[in-house]
Amino acid sequence: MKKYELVADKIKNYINKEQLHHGDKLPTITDLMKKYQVGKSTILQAITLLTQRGIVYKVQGSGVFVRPTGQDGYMSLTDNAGFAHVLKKPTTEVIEFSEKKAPKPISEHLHSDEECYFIKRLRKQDGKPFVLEESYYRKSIVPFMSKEIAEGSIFDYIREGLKKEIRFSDKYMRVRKLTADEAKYLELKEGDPCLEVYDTFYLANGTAFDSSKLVYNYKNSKFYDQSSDDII
Amino acid sequence: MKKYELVADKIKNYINKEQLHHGDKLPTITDLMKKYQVGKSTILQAITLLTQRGIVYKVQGSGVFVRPTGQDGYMSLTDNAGFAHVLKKPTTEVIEFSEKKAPKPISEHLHSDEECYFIKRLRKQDGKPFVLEESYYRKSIVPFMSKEIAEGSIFDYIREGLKKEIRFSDKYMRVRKLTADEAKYLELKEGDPCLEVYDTFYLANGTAFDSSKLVYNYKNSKFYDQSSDDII
DNA sequence: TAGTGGTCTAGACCACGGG
DNA sequence: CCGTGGTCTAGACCACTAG
Repeated sequence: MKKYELVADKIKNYINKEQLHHGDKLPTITDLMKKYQVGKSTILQAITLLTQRGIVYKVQGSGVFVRPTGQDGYMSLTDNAGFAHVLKKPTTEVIEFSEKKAPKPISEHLHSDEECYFIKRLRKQDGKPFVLEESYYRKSIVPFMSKEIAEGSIFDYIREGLKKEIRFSDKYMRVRKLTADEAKYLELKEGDPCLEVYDTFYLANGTAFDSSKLVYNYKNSKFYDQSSDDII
Repeated sequence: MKKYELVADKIKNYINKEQLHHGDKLPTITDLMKKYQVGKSTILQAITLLTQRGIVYKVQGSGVFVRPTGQDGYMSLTDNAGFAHVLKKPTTEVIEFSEKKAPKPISEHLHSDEECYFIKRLRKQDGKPFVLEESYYRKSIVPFMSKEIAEGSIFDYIREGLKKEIRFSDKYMRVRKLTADEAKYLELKEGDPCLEVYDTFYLANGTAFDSSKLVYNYKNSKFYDQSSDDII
């Protein structure tokens, strides 16, 4: 673990321990340097991390302050971790597990038309379906996959099992009406609203390994994003 | 303008001029240092900016590469600039311009129940309505506002007219059905899908100055987000 | 005007990728 | 093994905030 990640964790713990809330001030950069015995840029990197995660904001000439905390039950749209860290363990029902080439819109997002694992899953929270997923994983990059893995967290498997680092993603979203087939899975009616997301994930070396179509149940899913214009 | 912003612009221009596309490699950090006559951390800051904007990605031990470019016609969900930079000039119809206190959900987002400018607007692109906005601006922070300003870009006015820097935002989103009244404005039918966004904006000093409810027309709006786990 | 964050540099050393 | 990006430091100076 990198030094600035450690320091970021420590600062986060400090915020929790001291019960700091919106607008409360952190110790100065100089104090933090002394406190954690690291250089200025290490502190700055740590604070940048916390800024990117929507936890603090910096005000030049004044200090570093705590941001309002996100509301419960909302999923992050931008985290590459997806909803994994926000929701209680979702359950997963694998509807189809097979191998095939990705069809047109997806293969373009993948920048490849090679053979893929195709996985169709319905994910539930407290027994309520919140998203229907159709995912394609490139076999040249994810060489092994099973129904059992698909019943858990595929991304955890890629990170911890395959030791690959997921680095960035492209998402294209729109709102539309559900088809009859989708509605059946999501326990809604044909024509009800949904959010459709085309989501492509890339490894640290820039190769796309997964592209998915996600259809969210409008009653069982809500989203948040905390953004910040900020650099070290 | 800061040095690293200038360098970021130059690198971006270089990418355009050399017509670099997905996967193409930029010069090495060392080369860029020589080329632009700046230190290493300035180059790193510039590249961090471009990374945050979804333009490039870094691969340790290998190089800096160009990311796939976003598709046309999609609005950024995370930019604090909103759709301003993505769409051709939207036209704006001011439906209501008044002064009042924000009602319950909004006043909590604003962290204040002071008197606000209330502005209800319908924004169109090519004559097609794509979003219905209800915005509250705190009068203590935005001391003057007019119907004429509301017909243009309010954020440009705050930035350039009032010289205030917009720094971060909180967004809470869900999909739902349109009410009859909303449908009338958006030229859709009651019960049609929509994206509802509660959006709160903060200045660089951390004070919330605007909180809005946005209702997007599902036929005339689509969104993208290019995220990246990255630090300098 | 003191204090705080922001920018920038030079340089040492580390960690990873790929031939 | 070499080249590349990544981390970290020490320190100089700038820019902004707030009393």
